[in-house]
Amino acid sequence: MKTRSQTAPKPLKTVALAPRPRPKPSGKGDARAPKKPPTAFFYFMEDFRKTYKQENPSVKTMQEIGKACGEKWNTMTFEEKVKYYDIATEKRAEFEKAMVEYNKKKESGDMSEESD
DNA sequence: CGTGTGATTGTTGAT
DNA sequence: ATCAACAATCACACG
Repeated sequence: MKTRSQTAPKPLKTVALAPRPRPKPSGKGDARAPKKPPTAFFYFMEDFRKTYKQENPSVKTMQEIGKACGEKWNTMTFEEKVKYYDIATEKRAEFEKAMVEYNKKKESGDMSEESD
């Protein structure tokens, strides 16, 4: 039963192909657009973050924790990660559903209608 | 007082 | 099929 097989871990290039113009979070954006659910990595981070703080109360910035998370994540085995993948999978399903309603709402005529 | 920045990987939408 | 940007977290610095 190889469920979905783990597929060989291929290094995504995703190199710096383009600049990252980040819009300001404070500004309003498409509130109607469903936000992307946190990935398994983030769920792992929730647990890792607490543990890391306990063993490293001196570290506060997520920058260092993030690095530690990534490093640990790479050392984790699929079985250990699958646990978090499972959680993320459920969220993805919900997100996908939200996307359907989002598209539906868009057709509703909410896209051209600029209330306000 | 308010917000952007810093790093991590995964996921998804668009072309 | 491949690219590109965004998802959360927390403390700090600047105007």
